[in-house]
Amino acid sequence: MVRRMPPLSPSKRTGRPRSADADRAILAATREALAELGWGGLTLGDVAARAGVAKTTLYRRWPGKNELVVDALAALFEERLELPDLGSLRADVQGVVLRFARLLNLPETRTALMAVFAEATQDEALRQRIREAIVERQKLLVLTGRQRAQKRGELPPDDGEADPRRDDMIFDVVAGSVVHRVLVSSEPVDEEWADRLALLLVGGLAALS
Amino acid sequence: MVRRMPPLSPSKRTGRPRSADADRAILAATREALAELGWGGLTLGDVAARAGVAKTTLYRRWPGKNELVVDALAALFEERLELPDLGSLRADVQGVVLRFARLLNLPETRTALMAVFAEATQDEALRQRIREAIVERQKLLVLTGRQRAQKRGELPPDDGEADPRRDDMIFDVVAGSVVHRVLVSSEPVDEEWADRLALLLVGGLAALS
Amino acid sequence: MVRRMPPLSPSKRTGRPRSADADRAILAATREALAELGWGGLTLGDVAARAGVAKTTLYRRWPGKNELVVDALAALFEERLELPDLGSLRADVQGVVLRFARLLNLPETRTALMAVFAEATQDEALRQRIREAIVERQKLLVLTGRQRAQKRGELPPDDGEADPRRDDMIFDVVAGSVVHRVLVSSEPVDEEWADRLALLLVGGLAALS
Amino acid sequence: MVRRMPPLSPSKRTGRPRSADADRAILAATREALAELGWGGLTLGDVAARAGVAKTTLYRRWPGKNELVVDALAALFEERLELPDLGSLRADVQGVVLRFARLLNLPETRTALMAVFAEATQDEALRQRIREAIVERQKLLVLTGRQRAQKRGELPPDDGEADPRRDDMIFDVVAGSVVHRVLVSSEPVDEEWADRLALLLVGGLAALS
DNA sequence: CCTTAAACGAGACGGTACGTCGCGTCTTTCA
DNA sequence: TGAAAGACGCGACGTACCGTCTCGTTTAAGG
Repeated sequence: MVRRMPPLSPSKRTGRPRSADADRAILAATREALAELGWGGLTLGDVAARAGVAKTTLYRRWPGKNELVVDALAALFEERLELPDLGSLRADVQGVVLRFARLLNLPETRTALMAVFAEATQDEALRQRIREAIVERQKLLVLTGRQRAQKRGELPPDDGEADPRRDDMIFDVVAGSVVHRVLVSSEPVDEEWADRLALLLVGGLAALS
Repeated sequence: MVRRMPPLSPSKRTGRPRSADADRAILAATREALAELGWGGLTLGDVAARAGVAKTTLYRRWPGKNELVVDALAALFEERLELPDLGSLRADVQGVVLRFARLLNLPETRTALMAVFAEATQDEALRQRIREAIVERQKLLVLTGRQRAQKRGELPPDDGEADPRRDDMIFDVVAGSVVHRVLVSSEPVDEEWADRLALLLVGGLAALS
Repeated sequence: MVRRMPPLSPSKRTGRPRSADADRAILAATREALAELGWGGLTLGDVAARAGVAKTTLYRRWPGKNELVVDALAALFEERLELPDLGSLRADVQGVVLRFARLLNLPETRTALMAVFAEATQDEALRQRIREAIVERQKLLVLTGRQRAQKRGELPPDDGEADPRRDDMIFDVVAGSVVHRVLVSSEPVDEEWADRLALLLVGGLAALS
Repeated sequence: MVRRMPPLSPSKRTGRPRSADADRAILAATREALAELGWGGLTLGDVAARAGVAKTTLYRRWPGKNELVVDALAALFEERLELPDLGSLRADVQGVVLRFARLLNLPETRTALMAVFAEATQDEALRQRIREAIVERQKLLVLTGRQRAQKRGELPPDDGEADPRRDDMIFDVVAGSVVHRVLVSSEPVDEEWADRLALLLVGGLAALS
């Protein structure tokens, strides 16, 4: 979860504390409104109303729509992305691709993820926030998967140190391909497609070494 | 170029004809404003002002911001994407990746492409327009590149008919990876990265057959 | 009537002209809302709604609540204040006092006049606007009444030129007394009170000469 | 001084007593803020901050802005209005007019007095409060001045009982004229103007009898 | 001296109105 | 009759104060 606006003085102990219920209600309302109205239709006033909260309360915690949505998405990525060991690199890749595609097919994700990426191209702070809340979490999966494959002997062990360039590229390829398939081409990501992508990657990785 | 709004009566010939200058000025102004202000800051009123044109004139030709921007981008994709024969599949892939990345790094593209994709997730007509104006053009490159490689003998010839699933996947992987690298990870796409992606793909393609 | 915000370029002839209906509807709605809710309860959003007009239309014509209300009051002063010749100075004074008191007892005037005076103490432009729209109109009555009394021989003719100091003082005394009686003391201004004030003034004027 | 909100249980003796310093600090801060920002710009939050006091403390003592300001003004009227015997009715009137005008020219009074009058037209309780805190104090001056003049023989003695109608009218005329001169006409009240007003009144009073 | 209960500072809270901005439509005049 | 100019209805924006509400802390009086 990304850090939101702190009470102005970082850790003062005085005054009425912020309501944790409000936080939860706002994020839930955000996801609900996203699913219902899409990014373009989402209104901070509406979110506040759904959450049973005043607009000011919302603005006290998040500087704007972008940051709020990033945090709302972050919660989803937090609970939905994991990488069970499926026995082989190919199966692991297929698994994560399917999981990620399923996440992208939620109505709140479909409409919002591209939108915050788009906003982020003009806003470094937002980019940073996305990186922390979403991207790094996904990258971790690549790292885990690669190490697991090395332990299994499917990939050669690192001599000395791991090559971050390789992990980064794999990450861009996996995430980018799935996002593009789902949100641009709007074609389904089924088991077969996921498996063929896994095959392509495993084959390509061999060529890379 | 995507079809814009036709003059209401398709074949009436009377009255003052629409100015073609206005069209060009509007699209140029759109690109300029995109580069300067980004998608979020782009205003149709501002575009009209830059183009020296009344807002009405603009709305007579395009239904809204989304469609206008798609057309403005389409022109860029039209003139910037081509695939010279570089002698090998790997070089061809590297070439198209570099070209595409360069296109994505234009300020008007950076900010606008993701945004229209995002809008399109909620708007089938827009999705169709994007497909015609942008996506199909890119897909053609994959087709061309694959056929060239088959002619060279780098890939096995199709028995009977081509497999569109394979072309589609390659397209999603190439386009998705580059977009993600440039716009999400915001890391540079240099010759080395492009070559390594090409290597991965060529290696993977072998495994796929 | 006070001049409102002019279309930015003073006398351009182009574009859709401002609706005169809107002007009338807005001023009427303002008076209605004032009477119903009082100055403090009056909301520009509410006025716009009553007038069947968008808030922006209202702000295009008046810079704010103060100026709008001054104009709305000005219309009342325009139509309600006149000075019929009642035959003697004393009767004329009594007449104008009664008329003025009746005007101040309208619910829209009661609540609004003091409020704009109060606002004006901090805002020279507003003060100027009030002077033009309201005060000068009242001062004119003093001038007329004095000249009439001189013609009748009730007051000595001016030797050479009129003394503006005398007119100004009479004006402050009449207007101030009535306003104070009605709005501060909140006692009624009936024929008897008005006559006694007239008597006081006529007697005092003799002493002043 | 008007009574403010009492501690809820009227005669309980337990608990921490209210700080008298806070009272003084709040009223002083109110006057300061009034002088600086005017009625419209005065904010209870700002007053509390200037007084070094929490908003709650302020609301515990006064129900709102109106009442607070009335009390703040009342203190001024208490200390500033007195009527030294200047030897004649005319001089006494001139004296009180000058004193009153000087009071109205204080920045805190200029802006606030009209404003609370305006608020009071819609709020009987506030009107009552103003009467007690401000108006009655001024009326007393009229009473004193009249009695003094009667003692001197400048005015005929009351046969039996005093006529309150006469005192009330004089009060409305004096207070109203000065307020109007200073706050509406925004012309100076100098010795000459004050003397001419006194002359007018003394002359008029003779006519009234 | 120690309890106890109210006052206190701080600041979050639900509201309401603000004045602005951009949208997409409309009504003018001009060429 | 198309185009410029700009007013219009609409709806969201982000801000400012309002008056209320929790908190934890302080402070006098009374047991």
